Parts: sequence; structure tokens; C-alpha cells
Amino acid sequence: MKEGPDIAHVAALIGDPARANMLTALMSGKALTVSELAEEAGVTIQTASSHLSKLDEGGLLRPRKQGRHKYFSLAGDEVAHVLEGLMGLAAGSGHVRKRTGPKDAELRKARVCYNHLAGDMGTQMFDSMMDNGHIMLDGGDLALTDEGAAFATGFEIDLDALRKARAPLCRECLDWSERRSHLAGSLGRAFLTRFEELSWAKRDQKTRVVAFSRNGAKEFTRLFLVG
Amino acid sequence: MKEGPDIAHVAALIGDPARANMLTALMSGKALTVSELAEEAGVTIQTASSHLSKLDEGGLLRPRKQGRHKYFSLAGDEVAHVLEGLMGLAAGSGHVRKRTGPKDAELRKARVCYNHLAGDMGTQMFDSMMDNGHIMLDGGDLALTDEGAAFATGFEIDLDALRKARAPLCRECLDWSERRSHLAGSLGRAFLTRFEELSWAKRDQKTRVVAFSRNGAKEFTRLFLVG
DNA sequence: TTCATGGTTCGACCTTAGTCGAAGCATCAA
DNA sequence: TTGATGCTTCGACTAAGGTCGAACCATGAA
Repeated sequence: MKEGPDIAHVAALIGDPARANMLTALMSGKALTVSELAEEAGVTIQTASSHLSKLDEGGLLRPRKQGRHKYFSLAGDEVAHVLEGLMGLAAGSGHVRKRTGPKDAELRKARVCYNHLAGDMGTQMFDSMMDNGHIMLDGGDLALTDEGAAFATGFEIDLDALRKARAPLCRECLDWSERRSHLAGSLGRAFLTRFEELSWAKRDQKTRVVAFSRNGAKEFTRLFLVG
Repeated sequence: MKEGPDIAHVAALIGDPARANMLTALMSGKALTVSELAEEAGVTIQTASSHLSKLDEGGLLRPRKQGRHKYFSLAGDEVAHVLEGLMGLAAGSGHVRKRTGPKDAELRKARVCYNHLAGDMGTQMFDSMMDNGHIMLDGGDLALTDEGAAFATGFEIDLDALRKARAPLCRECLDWSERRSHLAGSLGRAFLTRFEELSWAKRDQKTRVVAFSRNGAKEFTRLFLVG
């Protein structure tokens, strides 16, 4: 009743079904308009607008105006991180969203978590990079080693550009399906983008599923060998 | 509207002020009775009972009956982890619970997070153990190295007993105040217990504050040097 | 200007759920 | 048994907030 920040307010924001659906949709990492989010949540545009302004006020979203459209995306990694955590709790307590269809298997295999790769393949990538000393935990923060920097550059990722932005380069993020870490942060995002550029993988437009091509999966496992 | 676990339900559970207060109280790691939690939340016993059964049903709590008392504690590390994450979001968006009194400084310095040490001193301990190679990140999971095992045993922690329990030995947990990791899991708990046994530190009964004695703090910093 | 489209604001419903009083169990102690 | 304590269940009250229709802005295109 006295100590610590006000959990209840934030949690209540996430706790409404319509808003939760919107947030889940935004976990795809894409910025969506009010009408798209309304559709996603199954409510009219007015109510969606109301919900979105509340979420925004709560600091969970980042709004951007473009012409007469208003795009919303998650405010940052921390938000995505908490959402994944909640999904973990929900999944754990058997309260899965309806039955687990075929989609679910794909989601566990590879999905997009805000803007980086999550699921089975995400943790595989993370494990491999740890094993090879490309990344390491440095006092609670994840850091890119020199070898890792070389590795990323070799994969044609522009590290200098990433470093210029103030967003943290490496971050770890916990999966709800795997209960293990995967790579988040701007580097995590860059890797996923690169996979798409190389046509190794393609994001599903509607869901959070990341579909790897046969060849893409092969290249991926070659790149991210595990012990 | 279709994919992933049902966030809304869990979040709504946490989203009620009374329940949030109870959960925050349980972050102290202690098991509390229905009446104690009612007091903590500022509601009557009936409503507390109702809330607690909902939280229990949602898988957030672990109830235990002892005589005519019913004790509740958090269901596990994951729950505490998510709660800390929510605190981080709440703190970040300026929605701190009322004003930050003198208590708040103490909370940032050293506090109990579910059952282990968090706050400034918690991350210091974590950093030190990482630097000295006592713990390391092994494929997303935190692992105790041989040196670390020797270190813990030297500190008179019964590792064999801990290993017997099914709970994970090492876990990392993210602070809302520090935004850095600290050591959770049964080992994290054991360390805190040991600090208390040695009278280095004492938990405040009412809040989550961990008060280190002058000597305890000295010993602590000697033990957990940071490079 | 005029029209169309994307969002917001306002106001009025109405369901949901938190709240407590009162009564009912269960456990323990004489 | 009687009484006390801790908790649960029931029922009724009430307030909070999600929902949508309708009207209102704002932007862009003809």
C-alpha cells in the first residue's frame, strides 16, 4: 500500500482484452494505425482511439503522425519484455488463448518478438553466439565482443550506424515458449532484417510467425551452430 | 485476437489495486495469511479472500494451509520477475506510487525481491560474481561455475541441498530501479539467508527494505569486489 | 470549394466486478 | 460441548469503465 511504483495502473492498462489484443498485435514490431488496431481488437474505431490514448498516456506506446494517419508502436524493449513475461505466465497457468492450433507450433518455432527473432530459432541463435563468444554478459548487461563485432560485420550488419542510435545494441529477452533468452536490442533487430534481406525468412503479415525457407533454415543453422 | 496466450486475464488480475498491493507485499518473499494481506491491501477479509482465490486460480500464488491459517506466497520466480518488470514500466512512465520518500532511497539501495537481494547491492553482487567467473551465462541460462561453487561452499552455503530441490539454482532477475540484473534462484535466496545468519543484514518486517549493518556492508563489499 | 477518409470527442447505455454485512464452515483450545 | 479465531460463501449495493452512435475536426484530393 505504500512502497514501490504503481503496478496496478500499468497492469490494468494491459488487462483489458481489447487493449491486450492491440498490444499483442504490436508485438509484431510493426507500427499500426488506429483503424488497423481497431480491427485487430474487434472494436469500433472510437473505442480503439480511446484505448490507444490511454495506453499512450501510460507510456506503453509511441505514436507517430504521418499525414492523416496515426501510427502506433510499442514504446520500447522493456514493454515487449514485460508482455512476453505475461505471456509466459498465461501459458504456464494453462490459460492459453483458445486451443493451440497449427499456428501455435509455428509460433514456437520462430516468431517475431517486437522486432527481433524469438522462439526456438531465436534461442538457438542466442546460444550459438554465447558459445562462440560473440556476446557475453558483462555485469548484467549483454555486450558484443570483438569477435562478435567481426561476426556481425561479416554478416554485413552496419554496426557503426547501430551504435550511433541511442538504443542499446544488445539486450536479452525471455521467451514465453522456450523460457530461455534470445537476442533483442538493435542488433537483434538488425539480424532479423538481414535474414529478410537475404530471403532466408519472411514475416507473415497477419501473425507474428516468421517463416524460414528451406535454404534459409539451412544457412541459418550453418551460421548458428550449437555445441 | 487469435495468437499467443491470453495476456489480458493475467494482467487484469494484477491490475486491480487491492490485488496489486497484495502481490507487492508478497514480493518480500514471505508467506502471508489472508488477514495480513487484507490489512496490506486495505480491504476487509472477505474481499481479500475473494481476491486471493482469483489470484490463486490464475496461477500467480502458491497457497499452503497450516492449521486454521492459510498462507500465500508468490507461485515462483517468473511471477516475481514479471512484477518487477511492471514496476519498471510504472517507474519509467513517471507513475511512481505517490512521492518518493526516504523509504524509496533505501529501497533502491537494497531490497528483497521475492526472496533474494535486489537493488544497488544486488546488482553489485551480481556484477562481481560475473567478473570473477563465479557465474556465467550458458545458453540463456545462468550457470554456476566450479569456481563459483567453491566460492559458495566457502561461504558455507550447502549446494548439495539446493541441487536436490527442483528449483533452478541460478536465475537472473531484472531490477526496476537499477535496470540491471541480479542473482535470483535458490542460490540467490541462500545468499540472502546467509547474510541474515551472519547478521550482516536484516530485513525490515513491514517493507521490502534490507538494512545492512555498518560492518555487514563492509564485509559485503569486501566479498563482492567490483573491478 | 467540395467531398472523402482517418481520428477524436461527447454523451448515454449497461455490463462487469469490487465491496462489505451477515451467515456459515473449519480448526483449535478448553 | 462451548467458545474463539481464521477463512469462505452468499447476496445485494454501487461505482467504474468499456462500448457504440452521432457529431465534430483535420488532412488530403479533386
